[in-house]
Amino acid sequence: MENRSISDIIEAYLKEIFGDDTQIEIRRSEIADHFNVVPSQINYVIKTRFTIQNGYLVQSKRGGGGYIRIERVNLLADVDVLNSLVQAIGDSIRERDAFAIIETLYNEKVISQREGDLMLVALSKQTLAVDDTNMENKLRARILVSFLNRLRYES
Amino acid sequence: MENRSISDIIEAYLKEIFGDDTQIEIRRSEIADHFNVVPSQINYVIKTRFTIQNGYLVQSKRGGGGYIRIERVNLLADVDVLNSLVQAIGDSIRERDAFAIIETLYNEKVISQREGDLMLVALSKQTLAVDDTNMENKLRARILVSFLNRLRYES
DNA sequence: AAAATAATGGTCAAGATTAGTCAGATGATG
DNA sequence: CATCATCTGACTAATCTTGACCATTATTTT
Repeated sequence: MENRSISDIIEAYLKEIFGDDTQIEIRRSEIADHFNVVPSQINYVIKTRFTIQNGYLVQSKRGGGGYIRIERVNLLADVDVLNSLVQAIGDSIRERDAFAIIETLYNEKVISQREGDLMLVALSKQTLAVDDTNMENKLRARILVSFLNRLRYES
Repeated sequence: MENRSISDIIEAYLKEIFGDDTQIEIRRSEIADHFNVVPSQINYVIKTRFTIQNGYLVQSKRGGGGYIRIERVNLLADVDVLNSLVQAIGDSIRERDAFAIIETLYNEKVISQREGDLMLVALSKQTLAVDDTNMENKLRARILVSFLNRLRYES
């Protein structure tokens, strides 16, 4: 309890707002005013304490009527498989290897066939083909990793 | 999902007018008067919230007896609608417009929430962001069209 | 008819209102 | 005293609101 920074206090305050709800909506400037800090500090708190690793999703809108919405999500249990897959993918992957991973996910019943089909078309050479194969493989890796990360939780 | 801006409120109002009908007809100045805003704000609401990406077609007529007609359509059910959607996508699309399409597909029960979530991450700025925004938008268009075609030939 | 007038909706750009980013300053800790 | 976390503020980006000016269609007048 000692040495609580203002960020810690803001974090606790936001978590208190949740109550039994699964999501809250705040106005950045209001929170900043409330604690007498600059608005960007709220971004800092969110970025360091309301991450997906911590089980939170964040959405926001700028302009008139803007807001920041923080949602608490349920993390799935079997993250070990996903971790090793992400590891294996690295930052570049060929079509055939990506397809193999999708098939594995399907066999492991992590995804349905339809989900797998949709993922396949996004990862296919036909969809991603750019002039540069290296670029294509990197892109494929990013999309695939995004898929896997999305499978980590349910909202 | 509170209605924070007057545009949000007008959007909700218009959607309420629909009821079970598939189309509504409004008089721009009437709506503007009703909410005490300038008439062009109605255009703004329509342009940002009743697009083909959102599953709406809009027609209007100027002059005496003029009107604005908003029609709710199913994106995949009708070949013409799908064509205008693909045309609207073209070879480049921004994240927000792509997201609107996915949400519409979900609302129409063409895809499940999980399928939609997976498609969203593949189309997200975070996943596709390269140094070049132009390239990013083109890539997004290709992936999205691949998704649509996949869904189309399935049904 | 043709022309003028009235009654609509459309476009666009400027200004207002939010939130986001990033680099540097400051503080805390081993 | 080195390093990492925190804090700040200038600059950027997205979204909404408004109003001046434009375009189209219907109606009335000549």
